[in-house]
Amino acid sequence: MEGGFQPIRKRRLSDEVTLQIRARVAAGELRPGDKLPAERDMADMFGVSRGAVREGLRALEHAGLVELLQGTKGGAFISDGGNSAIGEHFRDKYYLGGISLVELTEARLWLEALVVRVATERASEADFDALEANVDEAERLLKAKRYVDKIDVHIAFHILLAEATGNAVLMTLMSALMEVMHDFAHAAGGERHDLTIRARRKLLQAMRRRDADAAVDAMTKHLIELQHRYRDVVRKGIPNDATSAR
Amino acid sequence: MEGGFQPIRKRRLSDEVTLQIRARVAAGELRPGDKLPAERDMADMFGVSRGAVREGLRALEHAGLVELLQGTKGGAFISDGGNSAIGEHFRDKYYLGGISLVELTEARLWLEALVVRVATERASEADFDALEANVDEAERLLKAKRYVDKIDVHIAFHILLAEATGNAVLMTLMSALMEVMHDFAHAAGGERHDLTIRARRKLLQAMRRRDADAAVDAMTKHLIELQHRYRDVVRKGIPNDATSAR
DNA sequence: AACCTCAATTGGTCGAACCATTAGATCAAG
DNA sequence: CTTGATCTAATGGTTCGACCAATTGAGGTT
Repeated sequence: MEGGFQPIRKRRLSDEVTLQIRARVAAGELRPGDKLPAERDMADMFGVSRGAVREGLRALEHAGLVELLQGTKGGAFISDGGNSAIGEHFRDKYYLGGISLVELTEARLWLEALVVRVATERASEADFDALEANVDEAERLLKAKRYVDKIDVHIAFHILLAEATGNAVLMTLMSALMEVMHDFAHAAGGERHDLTIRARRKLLQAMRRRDADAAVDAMTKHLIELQHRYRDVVRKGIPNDATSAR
Repeated sequence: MEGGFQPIRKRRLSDEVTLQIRARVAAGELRPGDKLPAERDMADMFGVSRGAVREGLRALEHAGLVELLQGTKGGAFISDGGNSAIGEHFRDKYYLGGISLVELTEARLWLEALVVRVATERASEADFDALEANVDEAERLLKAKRYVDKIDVHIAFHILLAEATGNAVLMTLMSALMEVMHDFAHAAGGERHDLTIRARRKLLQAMRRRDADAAVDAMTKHLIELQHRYRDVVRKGIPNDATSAR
């Protein structure tokens, strides 16, 4: 039943370290850019070994909360928390079999439609300029036959779109999904046609007209095409980029 | 310009460890439940110190990829990757000031609407039963004046809803957002009225009719009310639960 | 059968030493 | 005066070896 016991949680020392630092951050005492004491000093202050402090710091580093720099004037600095941690998580889950490709693409489609809808409502001139510039860049790379480089520019487009919504949560989510898609896109290889570019010009036109339905439609159609490509890629072998990329 | 140099990435030994293990997972050689060799053995195999291996394992543990158990028959086991890592990330970002409460609630509203829409389409009888049971449980707790316990049941409702979509990505995202909301909900305290419960009965009715618009409407209205509560709470002081909960 | 005890295994912690990297100071050469 | 080499101190990165703590299971005791 409900009113039960709590599972006993024993904390490791390093977890205690992360908790205390997180608490300082949550309390507003530590702000991005601030520097933490040296590992050796913190070990003294906490009354634990340096190794324990290190493990705690490394955990925070992986979480994107601190950045560890070497050398004099180095140390642990509070960062603004990057987005890569979440992407990594999804990637792991995919490879673990916890989520399937269809779920991933399905969710992406929904999320992307949402982003387009909101962005169409809110995008500023500056946002449009950035998006336009991105497509131009992609076109330039296509003409230069730099197909692989083009992939990353195309991915950046989606991030820019999310930024145009002005909502940091959406940006984070989109960044995470794009990180996973990055694997598939590179496995599929750079496209040698301009379908994507044309689809985006059309999308931008609709957005400029503030025609959300048309914009969502353009994006959706294009994504569905892409998904067929990815599906074929996966059939031929699950991409395994874990060793190289980062 | 584009054709630039790559920033030199130097890897720490522990990162090398995580990479190799992740690669094994990505290649399908390691499946959830599998056990990794003992730290001491891995240290020998990798040719590094045990400390380096430990740091790598701890990183994977925090990412939810492995679970570390003590004692004989203990060791590092591949897990299915929990959802808490992402939630933690959002929480950090919030406290770091990277995302605001309005962005959070706004994104939640969008996501929740999406979930309701999809769930209305796809929910099975079993899903409805689970949702119904959840609301019953909440009502029981309300009558027993166990307001704090009720909070968690209410939160679980949203997770159940996401599960009804059958999409693991949505479940993960919702779990993450709920983890953040958990802080606010507990800071606001358990409600002593049955508005939430009534709203949910109404929502479930609409879903059973497969009336997505009505369902979304019910959910949205209720959430907006809640948001006003949270906003007031935050005005009185940012909740800082980092020290206690986990 | 129930319980205790002990040993083996494995993660958790410690401490001291040393290596590697970096920023800045100092100095030398041009 | 600029450029570059060299040294120095600070700090993270790594190693080793030891010991502690938790868990399991075997074996013995009651």
